Amino acid sequence: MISIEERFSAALHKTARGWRHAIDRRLKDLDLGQASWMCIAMIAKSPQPPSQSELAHQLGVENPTMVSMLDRLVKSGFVQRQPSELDRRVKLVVLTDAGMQVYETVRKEADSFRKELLQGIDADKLLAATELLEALQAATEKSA
Amino acid sequence: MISIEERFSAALHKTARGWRHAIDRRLKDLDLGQASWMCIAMIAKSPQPPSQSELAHQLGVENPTMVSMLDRLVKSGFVQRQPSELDRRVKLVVLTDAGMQVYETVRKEADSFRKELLQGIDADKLLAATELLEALQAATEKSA
DNA sequence: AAATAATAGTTAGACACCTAACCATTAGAC
DNA sequence: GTCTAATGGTTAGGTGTCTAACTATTATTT
Repeated sequence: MISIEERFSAALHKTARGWRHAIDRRLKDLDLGQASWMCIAMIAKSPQPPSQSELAHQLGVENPTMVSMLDRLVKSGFVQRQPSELDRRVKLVVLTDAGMQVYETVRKEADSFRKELLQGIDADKLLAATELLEALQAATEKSA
Repeated sequence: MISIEERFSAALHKTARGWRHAIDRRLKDLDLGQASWMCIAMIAKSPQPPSQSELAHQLGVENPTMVSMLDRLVKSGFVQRQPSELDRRVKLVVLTDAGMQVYETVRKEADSFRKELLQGIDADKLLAATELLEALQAATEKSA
């Protein structure tokens, strides 16, 4: 007999994986993985051009991951590295015009997928589940 | 203003990621990633030695992923490939003694982590969230 | 002011995942 | 029975992630 804890754990991981794959399928025309467009979206939503470290922290990845990600995105022509004038260690990340166009496409697709998938869900249950997940998220991060 | 759908989506992905990382940290003494011990656990729980394709399907990964995973696990001495006598295409995957010992360690750690993280959670809410996630999981898989 | 700490970014090497293309074998169609 | 389909496994090449060790720059300590 499988416990409710095991069921929850399995459902959590499989849902996250399925969601990721579904969005990847929708965006495959762009030839960008989920991590790439998440990165582009995060830059687009920043009020100021973020540094590489800020970006890494917001996306929950380590610095070297951000370095190679940006290497790819620079090579693809979606972002640029700008040396900061205030601190010569820092490089600020900005979107190119092509990057901004990608963001518009991505935003529309991600919005519509989210709404489509969650449309039939009861609002109260969705809120309760969200709060539960947010509590668990905080707990996992605390034990870091 | 951020919508509840966006909040849910972000919480889902961050919780799954945090959970994965927390378990990785607990098991780092074993020098095995999450995918590796999941694989070992799946073999251990199989009534019959599974083929590589069966294993890949159960873990939700593609065949080539399973090939390289098994290459590593064979090299580490935790599993063996056994040619099937019924179908010469098939290779059955079996645990070595070392692999079974690893499974015991992993099972204990994963169980205790799950219980620890979920202990304070209201049982009804956990069940409701699980059912919601399972419904979403089915929906994402259907749109494959 | 000089020695030391901390921070931003990078490089190197490994793990985990994917798709596309391929080989060997079995199963099905005719 | 042979030709073709489908299946199990592999190889090749690319994305995304990590840790550990490094360089350059800035901040702190004394």
